[in-house]
Parts: sequence; C-alpha cells; structure tokens
Amino acid sequence: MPQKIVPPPEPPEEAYPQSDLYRIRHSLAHIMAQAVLEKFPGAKIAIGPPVRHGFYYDFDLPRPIKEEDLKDIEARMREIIAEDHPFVRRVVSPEEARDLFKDQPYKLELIEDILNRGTDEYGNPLPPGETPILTTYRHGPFEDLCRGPHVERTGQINPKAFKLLSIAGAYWRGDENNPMLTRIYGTAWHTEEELQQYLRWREEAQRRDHRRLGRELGLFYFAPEEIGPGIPLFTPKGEIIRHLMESFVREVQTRYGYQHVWTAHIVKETLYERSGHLANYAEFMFPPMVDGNDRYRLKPMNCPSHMTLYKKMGKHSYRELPLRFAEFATLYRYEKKGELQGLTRVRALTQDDAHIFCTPEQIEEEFLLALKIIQEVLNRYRFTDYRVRLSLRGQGEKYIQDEEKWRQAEAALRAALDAAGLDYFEAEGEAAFYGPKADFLAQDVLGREWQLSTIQVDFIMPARLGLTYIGPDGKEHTPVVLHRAVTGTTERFLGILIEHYAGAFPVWLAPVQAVVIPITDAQAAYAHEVASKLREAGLRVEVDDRAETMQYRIRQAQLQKVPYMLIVGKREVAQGTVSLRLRSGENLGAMSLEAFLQKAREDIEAGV
RNA sequence: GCCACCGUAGCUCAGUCGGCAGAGCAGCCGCCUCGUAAGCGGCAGGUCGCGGGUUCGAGUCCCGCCGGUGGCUCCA
Repeated sequence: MPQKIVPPPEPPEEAYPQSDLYRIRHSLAHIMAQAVLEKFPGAKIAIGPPVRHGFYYDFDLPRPIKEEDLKDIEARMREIIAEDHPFVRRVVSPEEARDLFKDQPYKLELIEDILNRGTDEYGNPLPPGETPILTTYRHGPFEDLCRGPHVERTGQINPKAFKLLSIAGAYWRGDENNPMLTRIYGTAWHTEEELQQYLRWREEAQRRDHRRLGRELGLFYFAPEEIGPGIPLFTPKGEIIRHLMESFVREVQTRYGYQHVWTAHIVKETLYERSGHLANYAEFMFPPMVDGNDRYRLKPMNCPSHMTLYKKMGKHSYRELPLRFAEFATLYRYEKKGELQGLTRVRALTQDDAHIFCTPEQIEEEFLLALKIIQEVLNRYRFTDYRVRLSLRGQGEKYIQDEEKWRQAEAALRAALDAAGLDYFEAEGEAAFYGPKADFLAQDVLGREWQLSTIQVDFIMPARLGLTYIGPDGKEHTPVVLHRAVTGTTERFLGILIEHYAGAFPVWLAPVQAVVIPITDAQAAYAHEVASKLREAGLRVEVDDRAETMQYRIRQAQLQKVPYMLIVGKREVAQGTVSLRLRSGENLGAMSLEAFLQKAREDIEAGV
C-alpha cells in the first residue's frame, strides 16, 4: 500500500467555524484586504471567508493585479501582524453601516440583504432564531462588515505560517451574470512546519498531475487544434490500460449477472425529445447532424438507447426481471470550453454504464448487488477509503410528486446500505428529479475525495418511454430503472488512477510489466528468448537491447515505472536465470524464470 | 462562457532596449560492450500558435482570433 501524502490535519467540517484555524484564516483575510486597499487605492472589497486549507478575499480592482504584487501584499500583511492590532467587534445600526461603507457598493448590497432577507454576509440564510444584526470587526484602520469570529490580536497569527497562493476570477456571489471580481487565495496554518507540509502536498499533487504523467509515460495525448479540445487520443500503452480496466469491470459484472449490450453513437433527436433530455440538456449535446427530415445527435447518455432496446426485445415478464444491461459506451458531451480539464473533464467519454430494469420490490436487492460490485472494483484499484452520499428528495418542486414511491425507494436504499455495512451520510435535496441516488466518494493517496460510482433510482423515464412488464397479476406495470456506473468514465477514472498511483500502475494494470535488459550485445539473444517465454506465460514484456549502457536503460525503465527489470549478463545466461530489480530500487538477485513468474503472479493477484 | 496569466524544436526552457532564432533532454548516425537511476562524438530538427497592424526592420510593440493553465460558473 503506498504511503499517504496528506495536508496537515484540519478540524472536522462542523467544528471548523469555532476553531482557531478558522479565526486565523478569517483574520488573515481582513489583513489581506487592508494590504490590498493600501496598495490599490479605490479598490472595492466584496467578501473574504475562510475556506478549506486557507482563505480568500474578492476585490474589484482599479488595475489588473500581477503575481508579483502578491509578494508586496504578503510583506505588508506581516507588518500588520507585527503591529499587533486588536480585533474589535461592534454592533452598528443600519444607518451607521450604510454610512461606514458608502464607498463600498458590494458591502452596501450585503447590508441590505442582511436586513431584508435575513442572510449572513455570504448570502446564506441565518440559523433559525437569529435576528439580523449588523456587526463589524476593526483592526487598526481597517473595519469590515463581518460576523467574526477573529483572533484577539493580529499578533497572534504566526507570520511564517501563511502564504498567498494565487489570483483567480470569481463572479460576485457566484452568479455568472454578475461582474467578475479578482479573488486572491491564501493558505494559513498554526506553524511554519504545517505550512511547509501543505506546500509539499500541493507540489506532490502537481508532480502527479495525470496530464504530465500521461505524456511522460506515453499513455495519451490531446490535439486540440487538430482533433478538437477535450478529445483525447490514446497510444498503444494507454489503450492497453483502458482495455484492462474495461475487461476487469466486464468480468465482475458478468459474474454478478449483468449482460453486455451495444448501442450506437448516433441517435435520432426525437428519442431525446421523448425522454425529456432534449428539453433539459440540449446545451450539453453536440449540434445535430441533419439528414433530410431527420436530425441525429451524438449520444450524450445511454439510458434512452438501453430503454429502447428493452422495448424492442418484446414483452417482458416479471419472471425475466431484474434485467441488467451494461455497456462501455463512448458518449459525447459538449462541455463548455473553460470546463475541460485533462482526462477528468472531456468531451468524448466512455461510461461503464448499466441500467437495471426491475420491479419496485427488487430495488433493495438490486441496489445491494450494485453496492457489492462497486466495493469489489474499488478495492481492486486500491481505493479503500470511501464513504457514500445518499441523496434524498428535498422540499423543492422539482421532485416528481409521488410520495409513496419516494418513501419506498428511500427506505430500500437505506436498508441496502445498512446491509452492506457502508458508512454513509444523507444529503437532503441532492436527489435527481427522477429519484434518490447514492454516490461513492473515494479518497486517493493524497487524501482528495473523488466522486466515482453512482447508483440512481429512476421512476420517471421508464414511464415516459413507455416501458412495461407483465406482472403476476397478468397486467402491465412500469419497471423501475437503476442507473449505475462503477468507475464513472474510463477516461476520468484513468486520470484519477494515474495520480493515485503516481504513474506506477499495479502489475496487473501496467502497460509494460517487465523489461529485459541484456548487459551487453552478447546476451541479446538470450534476452529475447526470456521475453518470448514470459510472453507465452501471459506477461507484457519488452526487451531493451539498445546500444546504451545498462545503467542508462535501467534509468529509462525506472522513469517509465516498469514494475520489473530483468537484468541478464554472462552469469544469468550461464545459469539460465534472470536478475530481478524492482522499480522500488530493490535488487532481488538472480532467480529462475519459474520463480520470477511465481512472484509476478503473486503480485498480480495481490494487486500491487 | 467569464476573469487573470501563458503559447519559441517532440519535451523543459533561454532569447536584454525592436537589429542574423539558442541550450539541455529526446531523436538519428557512429564509437563504446558496460553488473543495478544519465558513456563519448557528430548530425538533424523552427510558418517563434494563426491573421492583421505599427516600423527601414517584429519572437519582441498594438489589435483580433485559436489553443492551453489557474480559478469562477456548470457537471443529467
């Protein structure tokens, strides 16, 4: 198991607002605002809250800010800390507040909102029972509309434990119709050591960036100008990994009673009209291809295709259910340009999708089965830390009104989660409009949480598309459909895996499992002989007999993170052995081919 | 889509005040035949993202577009 590399510990989410770290970060946001106002006279200030790992403040600046400016701002912040100003809270009347912030239009907007709508300064509703009062915090010359809390004095902040990190754009109040403000992010901790640990963690994340490793390991490329933005090209090595990933999930699914189907990449638009997707998600579809009176779309999701297939296969008896259709389907979604990111957000994506057609009574059992598949798959990929978010119906009108169905489905999901012994938390109002769902949030070795698997209950689309089965009563009923993805999409999951493993894939997934390195030309023939024997035994093996030094070729294999290096020199030829070096640098010495194969089989089995 | 920054060889990058486009690695050729992370020499490699403008002269300055990065918004 690889060692976890994590940022310094943070208080749990519930306790964060009362923690010292929160006060420090919140106070630094104010101090930064003061420094920015001094450097940019006439700047308008918006909001500056603490966030995970740090804080930010949003500004409307009179001139663009540069990265170099951050150093000056940081230096001024340290001076303010050294001046050791007390933070002074006071309650102000609406008139006083309006006067105090008369040159700060964003603050004036906040004041009116607090007074009229009972929200806090970030626009969130106040806790029940709290009346809207206006408070400010002042340190030195800087006074800000703020609920606190803060440290008592600026001097309580460790001047060596914070750093300004980056400049970004952010919409006022997060609404893309509002003006774009300049956001400055900073990080802050108790001690310099914690700051250093945090910065090392960030560097490690950069070092593992799958876009960089993907190129260095020769797995995939993007050709935005030639092929198009967000559409990856996979090399032979990259394709092998995709193939292994999909074969693995396919094998598990088959074992669990899934059947694999195939549906094409283009579909008549009319199907998406009936399914309801066109009305809601047209902006995520590529524009239509027009053929006479027909319009075709690149398939952005499989559900309508699978459901059409279900219908075409004839009348279904309740005895056939559950029917589980799975497909590794490449879908095309017109993601907005600015949202594309490496393999984690692409326009051509391959979902490991499945649709389970079942009776309402079967929801619990099928949900539990899907949970088990997901657990088995995630464990194989060494994702052992995960929790489940159970998204339930909230108060909104977007939820289809069928009290009984919702209650039944939510109860079934809870029961299955309990039966699976999974750690889950409930999120009210997060459900899709068509039913409740469960998402798996898995932690990688950097402690980052990724939403991977999802299981969604759907009461709506089967009815819309006219799906039926004949029940024991001889009458037609509408099946429930579970939408389910295990790894989400092959592309995104591969991106996450690359970062999870830092490019050092476990042996079963490594595109090249072993490189045979003959020390001199004299052993080249033997090296090829060894390679072909190992290939016969099912390993992916290459020979590096280039006219370079052995050290050079070991280094190359090392950089490619090949699990096994098999060094063969005079001695190995004489004894008919190979000398095994691992990518950890460990040298296991000479062994027979049989012994090496045994070791490889064990490692494959163990998933290391 | 929005804000900021960026775009020079396959990769990482240098290129000063506007004055003949560079380095390392990778690649190719040759030598070297080596015991666990970089042997030596040579050669080749460019529409300086694209288009327009300013200028005697533009990689360098200005405008537009394309693409990328970090965020924001979004993510059925």
